[in-house]
Amino acid sequence: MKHILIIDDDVAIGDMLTEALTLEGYRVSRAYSGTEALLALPQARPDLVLLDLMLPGLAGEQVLPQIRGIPVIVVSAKVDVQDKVDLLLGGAVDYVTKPFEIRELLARIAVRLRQAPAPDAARFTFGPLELDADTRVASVRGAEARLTRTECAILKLLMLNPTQVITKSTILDRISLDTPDCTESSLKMHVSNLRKKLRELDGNDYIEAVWGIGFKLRAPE
Amino acid sequence: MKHILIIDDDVAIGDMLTEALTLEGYRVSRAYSGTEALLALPQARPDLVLLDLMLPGLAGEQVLPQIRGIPVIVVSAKVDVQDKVDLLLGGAVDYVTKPFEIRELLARIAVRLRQAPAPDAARFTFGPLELDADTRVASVRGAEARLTRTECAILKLLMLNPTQVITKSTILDRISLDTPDCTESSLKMHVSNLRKKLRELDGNDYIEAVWGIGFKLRAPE
DNA sequence: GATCGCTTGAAACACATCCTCATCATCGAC
DNA sequence: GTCGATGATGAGGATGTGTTTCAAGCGATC
Repeated sequence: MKHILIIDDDVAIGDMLTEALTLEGYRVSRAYSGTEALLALPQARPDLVLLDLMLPGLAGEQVLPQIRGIPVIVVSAKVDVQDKVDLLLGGAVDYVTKPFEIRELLARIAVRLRQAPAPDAARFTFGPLELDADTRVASVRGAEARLTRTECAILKLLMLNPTQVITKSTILDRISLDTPDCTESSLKMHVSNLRKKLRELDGNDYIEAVWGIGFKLRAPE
Repeated sequence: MKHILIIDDDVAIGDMLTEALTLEGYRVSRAYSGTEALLALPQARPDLVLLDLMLPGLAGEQVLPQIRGIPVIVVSAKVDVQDKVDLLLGGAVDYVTKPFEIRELLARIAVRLRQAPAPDAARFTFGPLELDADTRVASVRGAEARLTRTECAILKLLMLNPTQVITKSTILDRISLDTPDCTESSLKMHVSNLRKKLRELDGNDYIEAVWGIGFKLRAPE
């Protein structure tokens, strides 16, 4: 289930958003000031943030640059073009002006959530499969598996490019920061172990081998 | 240099956009109708598409679902919320209403381009037939077939020169990097297997034998 | 220092791919 | 139409790749 954090001090708008988002099947958290938002972010780990600009404590413009790896949609009454441009170029993925049509906002949220996650994000999803790269826990519908550092790096790389085939040399290059001496034969081991752990979650084999090239994520039927 | 395709029949707006985008350092292509856009897309392979809705020939709503793997920003005078929602959920990454502020549009383009990872450049199309040389998957209207390395190399060579006849010796030369021991007799094998796989997609035989010379792609009726 | 977990390496096995050979079908020339 | 040559298809075997299991090295923790 996708998790959305609403950062807005306007209780009426926040309540309305919460109700609409919950109906859509999202999990919702709230923060009512900029400072509270910064405190809540590491705990909540949302998949997307709705950020108001005029906040008590710390303005939204100050909060935005501190959010890394999570897409932020700015929801504000400011209509000035320069504000929009600054915020979009400053890291926001979208900008919606109040008053807004809730259906349009929901559509824009859906667009952002279906797009590829940022490389420095800590949480990834691929169908029912979820990965927390910080705690190195992979899970499917509640069933969890602890991954080793290398396994987590491989799975993260695959989940960052869910449609592409990742060559073995690419994997070796990209995970060499963690374990420099990893060779192709040991890579087989890690993939094998990773597969085994994922298979124990729900019986599906999420990793597909592309013969002579590398590996690729595969969605279960 | 990033490449942007403008699909709009309004010459004034298109010219204005072209000028602004060129100043920003983008390379710009134009298409003035939906049908022209579909023809231009496989050739131009842009990084991003600006799509108007009211187009002669084929409406933008019909063009959008045929664009795969390239982010599309819809630029339209339609302000109805249902239109926006349909298009956003139908694959567009953003929706900007005319008249628009050029600076905001530029910012939104920059956001989409910074999010877009490397568009896989290894895709080829020939009529309804598509080939992804990275994943080695050939597909026709959703039906997919996995190809071997040599089969993929042969099909790629044919699709790179869709109008020409490719001699067998040419094929042997060009795929010798992948499979050095391929002889003329084994080439028959691969073409045969390739034909069989493609035939299972939609029943058509895309590969035509030119007697005494070589092979050539053939479009189904 | 012993234990545990992670990583690495080699070997066995299974399997996809590719080539060779044989057979049948098709085309062109006479 | 017949014949020779070329193209197409199928089966079998050799090669390489992928997967798994087992064992050993290494570092961290207790």
